[in-house]
Amino acid sequence: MKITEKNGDIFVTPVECFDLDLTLDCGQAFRWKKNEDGSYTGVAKNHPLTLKKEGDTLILKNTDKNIFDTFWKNYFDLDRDYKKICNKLKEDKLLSSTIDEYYGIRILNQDSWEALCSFVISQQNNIKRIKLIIDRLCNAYGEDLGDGLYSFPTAKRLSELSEDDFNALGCGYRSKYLERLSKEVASGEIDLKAIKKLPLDQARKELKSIYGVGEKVANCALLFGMGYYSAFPLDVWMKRVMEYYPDGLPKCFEGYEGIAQQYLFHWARNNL
DNA sequence: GTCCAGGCATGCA
DNA sequence: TGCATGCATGGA
Repeated sequence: MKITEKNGDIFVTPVECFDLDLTLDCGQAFRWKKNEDGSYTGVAKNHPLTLKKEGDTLILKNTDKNIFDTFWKNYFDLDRDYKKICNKLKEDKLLSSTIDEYYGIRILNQDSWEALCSFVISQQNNIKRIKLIIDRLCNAYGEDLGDGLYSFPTAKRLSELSEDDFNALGCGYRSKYLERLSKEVASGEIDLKAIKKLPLDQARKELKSIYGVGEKVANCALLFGMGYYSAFPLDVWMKRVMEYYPDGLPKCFEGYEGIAQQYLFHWARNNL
């Protein structure tokens, strides 16, 4: 993987198995917006970015080499060999055809607080409306990064809100969950960094003890915000997919159940 | 108007 | 342990 800088843009090549549409708009992250030229603009942590792909070259605009090295490279999981993982997953028949059709889904290493908070909002909600609510939340309480971009608000900032404030954003019955979650993370009562160091089962147990966090939301936070690639979130779509696996998950998913899940989730939404 | 969405807490058996 | 029910709201 070669990294060069030209006119302030970062060029990374070759980048295999990375389809921007499939990865940035597949329901794991809610803050990437597609531009007219096919590029995407979004924010993670306090870093704005516009991202484009030409062939197997990834082009990052509005950032710098240092932020790429210390942040985006990990965020996009660029050091992981997805090609190899996909080849393994393709030992499963359904995934074989699915990966052929939708090749290029990666797991983004999102911030644990943002992921947990986002997936509390996601429950019993559709992706379009999840994006709408998170957009309002960031615009109202995030840090202004210029160009109409805002960071995801910190737990500390959201801990100042009341249930009514969350209601005003359209969070509905999840408002009470968000109020408590924000206050408990801000106070340190919930320590996401500590949870992230635990083995999967223990980390999941800790997350499920949080008010408003059940099995599904916990698994999403683990997979998308804490680097647990074996977490396997079961939402309404995935429960339909599970009819194809009456004997449980195949052996070839082992270690990367979460990546398999993302392909199956995408397949389900397009085919079931 | 009805139905549904990346579910959860609660009460009850 | 498992199952039924209520829950907010915008889009189809």
